[in-house]
Amino acid sequence: MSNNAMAARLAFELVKTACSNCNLRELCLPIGIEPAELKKLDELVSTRRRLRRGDFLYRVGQGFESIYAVRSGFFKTDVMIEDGRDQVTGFQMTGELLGLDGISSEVHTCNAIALEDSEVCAIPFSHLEGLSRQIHTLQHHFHKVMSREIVRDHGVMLLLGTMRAEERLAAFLLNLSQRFKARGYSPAEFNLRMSRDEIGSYLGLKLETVSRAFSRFQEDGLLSVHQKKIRILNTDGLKTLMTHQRG
Amino acid sequence: MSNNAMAARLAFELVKTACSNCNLRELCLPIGIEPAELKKLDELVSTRRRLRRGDFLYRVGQGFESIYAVRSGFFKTDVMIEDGRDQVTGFQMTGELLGLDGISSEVHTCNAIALEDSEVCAIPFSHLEGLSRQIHTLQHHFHKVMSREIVRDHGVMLLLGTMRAEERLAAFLLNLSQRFKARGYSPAEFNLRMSRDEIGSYLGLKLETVSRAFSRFQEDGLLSVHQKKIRILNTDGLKTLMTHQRG
DNA sequence: TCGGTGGGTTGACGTGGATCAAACCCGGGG
DNA sequence: CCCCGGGTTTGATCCACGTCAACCCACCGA
Repeated sequence: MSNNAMAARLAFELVKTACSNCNLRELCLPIGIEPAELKKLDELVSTRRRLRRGDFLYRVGQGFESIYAVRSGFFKTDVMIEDGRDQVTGFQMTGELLGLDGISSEVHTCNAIALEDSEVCAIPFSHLEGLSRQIHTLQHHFHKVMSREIVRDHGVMLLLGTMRAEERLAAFLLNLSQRFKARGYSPAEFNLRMSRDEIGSYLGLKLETVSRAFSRFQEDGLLSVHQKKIRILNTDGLKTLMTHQRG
Repeated sequence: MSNNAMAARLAFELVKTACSNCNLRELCLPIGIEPAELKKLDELVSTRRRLRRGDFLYRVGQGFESIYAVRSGFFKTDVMIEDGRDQVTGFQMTGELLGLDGISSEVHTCNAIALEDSEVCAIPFSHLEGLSRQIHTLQHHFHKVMSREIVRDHGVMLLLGTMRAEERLAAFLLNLSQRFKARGYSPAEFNLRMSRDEIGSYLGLKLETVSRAFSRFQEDGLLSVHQKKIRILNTDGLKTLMTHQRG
């Protein structure tokens, strides 16, 4: 490699860490921000952090000072109560935010765990608050992100409270599919990063039930399933199954 | 009533509408705000609104422009999907905020319905954003409130995903009890404002199951139940039932 | 090559809560 | 006073999912 090429490469590496050059702009916080403002934002995202599969990004009880934007990889969050019961509360992929739960009490109330090797941007929360006092659009966008999390949770509550097993799994797969699509990946074919057990925990089902539902979908020609590799063969079938099932 | 008394009464009625004189200060937004700032806040809460039992505070699809603080009364929020299934996502009492779901898409994503005659303060959201750019503590407090809502929802997800019927009801009653206590009411004796059906919807159970659980608790000496009047006889019993039930 | 290991599938069976149905309770109106 | 209606209770039955257990398969390290 020539000196020039090395220098260029180095410059790229440096620049690449900045929000202004991040290809997640549309998904993450800086949406709709003016170039001048974007520059300020770059200072906000001070730290990057790499995680290996299985690493904790943060744990229950750990002091809260940053939220995190997933730059690459895949996470799950879970909560637990004393007696050992726990529940996966969400799966986060590229461009999604982690850690909003910690704001309320200055302490994280759930665990965030990398399901594959991942990278996140740490956003010191006090900085974010400071900057969002200056930049209206940032402030408003952040509020929208928090609100969207609430709406998402309501959706999960609806799922857990009213849907039967196959409807839950269908809803889950359609949601994943859509999120992959929004990121430029195939909505029809993807790898699950999580185990049957983790899916079950998220959906309020036992892993055997999840497994059976997968088998059923495959029998019915809705999916092809090979371990974690999923291919959706009949999206509409999944949709009707999700909604029209019961009266 | 003398003229003086009437004038005093009138003045009181006027003054009473302001945040600075609201006895919900501790529960609602203005916590920890300086007197000077509290004055600005008073301008924020422009409108009061009275609702009769059964009235909608807002509906799904309605444009969002304000959040609401419950001044008195009792509300429920619910979401629904096309096929008619719906779910109660929460019950809100004095000092709690309603409408945070609407921020994300500028449109309300759930219905808010008064379960008894109620009164709310409407807080225009753009004003709130404006003011929270000036008052750090307000900004931070608002973020905490949103975050707390997320944490609460995670708790409900845990309940819906992992608990059995009686555990759910115990958790629900203990939560209500605590919230009444925080408002200076008896934690041991209170009236349910909602029907068995609404409790069931919130807890992901059928009303018959809720009713049976109430009967069971009464047989076991944990509660006395007379229609909507609940008296908790054994708080610890409820707590152990909630957690220790299963391995 | 082999055994070990951990996740996944499948089957047989049990059960908690849904469903269906009847009776009850209480408040309100004629 | 009775009747009516909505919310609630209670009982009988059903079924979706959990539980328990065996087995399979992919992967891995020896």
